Amino acid sequence: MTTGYDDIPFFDEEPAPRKPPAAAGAPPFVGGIAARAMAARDSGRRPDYLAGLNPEQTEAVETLEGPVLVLAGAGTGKTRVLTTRIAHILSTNRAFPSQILAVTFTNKAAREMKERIALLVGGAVEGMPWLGTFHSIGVKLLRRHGELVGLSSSFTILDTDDVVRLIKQIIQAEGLDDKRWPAKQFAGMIDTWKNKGLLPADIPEGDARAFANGRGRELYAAYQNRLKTLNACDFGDLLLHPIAMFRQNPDILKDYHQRFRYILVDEYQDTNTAQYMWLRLLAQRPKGEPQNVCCVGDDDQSIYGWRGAEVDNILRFEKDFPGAKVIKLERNYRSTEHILGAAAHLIAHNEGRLGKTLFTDRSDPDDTKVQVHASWDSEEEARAIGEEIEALQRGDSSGKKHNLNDMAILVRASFQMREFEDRFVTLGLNYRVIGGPRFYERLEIRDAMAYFRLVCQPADDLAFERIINTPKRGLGDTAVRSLHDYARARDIPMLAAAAEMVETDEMKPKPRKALFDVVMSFRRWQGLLENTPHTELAETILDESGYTDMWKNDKSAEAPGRLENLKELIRSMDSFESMRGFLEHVALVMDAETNENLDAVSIMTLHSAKGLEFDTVFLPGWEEGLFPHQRSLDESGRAGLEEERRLAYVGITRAKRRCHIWFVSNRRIHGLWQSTMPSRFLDELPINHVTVAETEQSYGGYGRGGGYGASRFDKADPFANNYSTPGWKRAQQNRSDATRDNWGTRSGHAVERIGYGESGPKGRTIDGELVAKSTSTEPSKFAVGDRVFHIKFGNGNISGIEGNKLTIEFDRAGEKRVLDGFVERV
DNA sequence: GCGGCGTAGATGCCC
DNA sequence: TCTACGCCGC
Repeated sequence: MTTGYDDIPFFDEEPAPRKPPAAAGAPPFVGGIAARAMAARDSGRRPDYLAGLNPEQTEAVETLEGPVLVLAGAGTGKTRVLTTRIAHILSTNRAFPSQILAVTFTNKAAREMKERIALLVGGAVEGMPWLGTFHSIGVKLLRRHGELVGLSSSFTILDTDDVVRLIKQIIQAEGLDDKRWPAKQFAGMIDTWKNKGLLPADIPEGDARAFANGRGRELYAAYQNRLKTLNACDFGDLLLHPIAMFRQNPDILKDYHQRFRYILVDEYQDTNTAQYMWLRLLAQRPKGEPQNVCCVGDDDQSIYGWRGAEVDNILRFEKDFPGAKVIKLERNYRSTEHILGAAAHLIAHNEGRLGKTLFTDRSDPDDTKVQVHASWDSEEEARAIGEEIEALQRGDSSGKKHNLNDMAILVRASFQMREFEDRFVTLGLNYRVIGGPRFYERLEIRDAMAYFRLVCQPADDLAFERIINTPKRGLGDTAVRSLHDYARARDIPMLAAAAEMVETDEMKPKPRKALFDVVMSFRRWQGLLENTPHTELAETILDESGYTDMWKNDKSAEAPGRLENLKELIRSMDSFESMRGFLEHVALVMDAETNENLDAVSIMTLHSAKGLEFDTVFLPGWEEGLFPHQRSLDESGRAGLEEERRLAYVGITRAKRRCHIWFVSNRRIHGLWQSTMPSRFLDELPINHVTVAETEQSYGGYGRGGGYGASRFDKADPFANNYSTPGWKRAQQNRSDATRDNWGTRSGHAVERIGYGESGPKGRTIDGELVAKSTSTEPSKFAVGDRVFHIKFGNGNISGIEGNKLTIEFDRAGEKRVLDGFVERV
C-alpha cells in the first residue's frame, strides 16, 4: 500500500492532496471512497463500480501493474473500462488523482471521462489535474517549465490561421514569392514534420528541398525562431517542446516519473509519432519498476492516418512494452447481430489487423438487416432518406415513433451535406450539422481575442497587427510597416516599438496621436489585469478600444449577431478564473454547445461520428471515388483503401438498431454530373446480414445483374426510367431553385449548426443556432408583451416580433433573438 | 474601404 | 458548378 505521495516536492502551486489525520502507517484516504471501497472489501463484496463488468472488462480494470493494451472494439464499453479503471486506482488508494496521467484526444472525451469518474467515485475526487488532451497537458507542462525551452509562462497558442499569416510574413520577408510558395502549403508541411517529431535539423533532405527552391529547412527554422520571439507556440509545439524539455532535463523527467504512478491513453490508434515519443518518455521506468501504462484503442477504428496518426503504434505495443498484457474487448453492447455481422465481414477484408470479432449475445426479435438502397442521383438520395426519416418519425411497423435525435446521416465528405440540408429545409425537418468552422474562428471573436491576447502577452505581434487598425484608426499599411521595421531593427515586440515611436517624430502627427492613444490604452488595460475581474476588463477593453462601437455602427446584417457573439464570449469568460485561463481554453477547446432540447437529425462526417451512436444511421454516398475516396486511394494506395474501409466500419458500427446504406448512379462532382459505380465496400458486405431494399421510387431496377458485370449492385438500367432526360433535370433544377427562395416553409423549423461560425450556406446565426430564413407571413402566435419561457434563457418578455423571430428581454440573460418554436407562453 | 472580377481548387478538421 | 480569396479599380 502506498503512503506519503503527497509530499512530492516539485509542484508548489498545486495544493498537495490533503492527508487526513490517519494513524501512522494507515493508507491515505481519498474522500470517503476509500472507506466505502474498504467496507465493501471487508464485507467480502466487490465494490459497486465493478459490478456489471464482463470478465474481460474486469480484467482490464484490475490489471493495474505493468503495461496493458486494451483492444476495445466499437461499442464494447471502452470508456467504461477506462473510467472504472481510474476509479479503481483511486478507491483502492493506489494513487491520488494528481498521480494519474490520463490522455485523450478530444476535450469532449476528457470532459466525459471526468464526469463519469466523478459519478463512479461519488464526486469526491476533485478533478484530475492530469486528465486531458495531449495538447492541454502539454500546455500545462510548458506553463511550468517553458523557460527551459525559451518560452515565458505567458506564451500564446497560435491557431492555424495565425500560423498561416505568420508563415506568409516569413516567406515575404525572405524575398520569396508567396504565390508561388503558398503559406498554407508550407504550414501543412511543418505540421506534418511536427507530427513526426521532426525539428528543422531533422527533416529529410528531400522534404527540405521540396519547398522554395530548397529553402524549406531554412524557412522552418526561421518560423521556429519567429515563434520564440513572439513567445508563441503552434499546436505541434505543445507536443514537441515538452519532448525537448524532458530530453534536455532528465531530472525534471524523473520527477514526473515519480509523479505519474499510472498512465492511461485513450484512442491509442490515433497517436502520431510525436505523441508516441512523448508517451515513451513519460512511461519509462527504471529496470524492475512496473510500467503502469494502459493504452486503449481499436486498430479497426484508426481513421486519422492522413493527419499523422500511426496505426503502427498500436500494432507494435507489445514490442514497445515488453511483458504487456493484451486484453480484447469483443462483446458488443450497442448493435444488433446483423449490424455487427455486416461490419465484421467488411472489416475482415483489411490486412494487418490485430484481429477482433465483435459479437453480441443479446438477440433482438425485430433485428433488421442492414439495408442497401439505390437512388438515381444525390437529390433523389436526399429525398428518399428524408422520407425514410419522416416514416420513422410517424412510427415504424410496430407503431413506435422515433425521435430525430436518434437518427444520423453520416457522410464521407462535407459537400454531401448540402443536399440533405436543402431537402430538410424544404421538408421543415429539424436537423443539426456537426463540424466545420468553430465559434472561435469567427471574425469578431478572433479580433476580441487578439485584444485580450495583447493585454496578457505584449509580445504577441500577430495579435498586435490584427487589431492595430481595427477599428479603423488611420493606422494603415504605411504605419504598420514602419512599426514593423522599427521593431525588427531593435528586436523588440511591436507594441513596445509603438510605445517608443510615439516618443519620436518619425510619424506624422495624426497617426502618431492615434498610436499614442492605443499604446496608452494597452498600458491602462495591462494595469487593470491583476486586480479587475477579467470579464469586466474584457468589456472595458472592447468598449474603450472602440471595437464594440465599430459593430454598433455597422449597418450590415451580420453586425447584430456579431455583437451578440461578443456578449456570449464575455459571458463564457465567467467560468474561468482569469483572462489568461480563458485564452488558453479558447485556443485549445472549440466546442459549441448543442441544444439538446431540440429534436433534430444529426448530419455529420464519418470522421466526426467516431465515438457516437444512434438508433438509426444513414450512410449515403457509397460510390467508388467518393467512398472509398479517390484521393485516398491515389495518395496512399492500399493503406488508403484500408483506412477508407475502417471508416466504413466506423459508420456501420455507429448504428444500434437500423443501418441504411445508400448509393446513387449519378453524382455531381465539381459541378459535373458523373455516372458512378457502386462502392466496392457494398460487395464486401455479407449477404446474410444485408438486404437490398426494394425501390420505393418509380425508378426501376438496379441489381438486375448483367450490364457492367462486376457488382451485385450494378448500375441501374438507364432506360428504365426517365429521370435522365434533360427536361427532367431542368425541372428538378427549377424546383430546387424555387424552394431555395422559399425554404423554411414551416414556421419554427429549427436548424442547428454546431461549430459553424459564420452564417452557413443560408440563413443567419442567431444565438448559435442557424435559423432558416422564414418568409412566412402568417401572424405570429405571440404578441409583444407576452411572458414566455425559453429552456436556456429562462423567463422573459417579448419586445419585438419579426416573422417567426422574437426579440425577448430575458430576466437573466438580457435581450435575445430566438425562434418562436423555442419558447412557450407562461 | 468596398465591391467587382478573375482564378484556383474542391477529403477528413481533431488539438 | 460553386466558393473563397486576392487583386484592382474607384
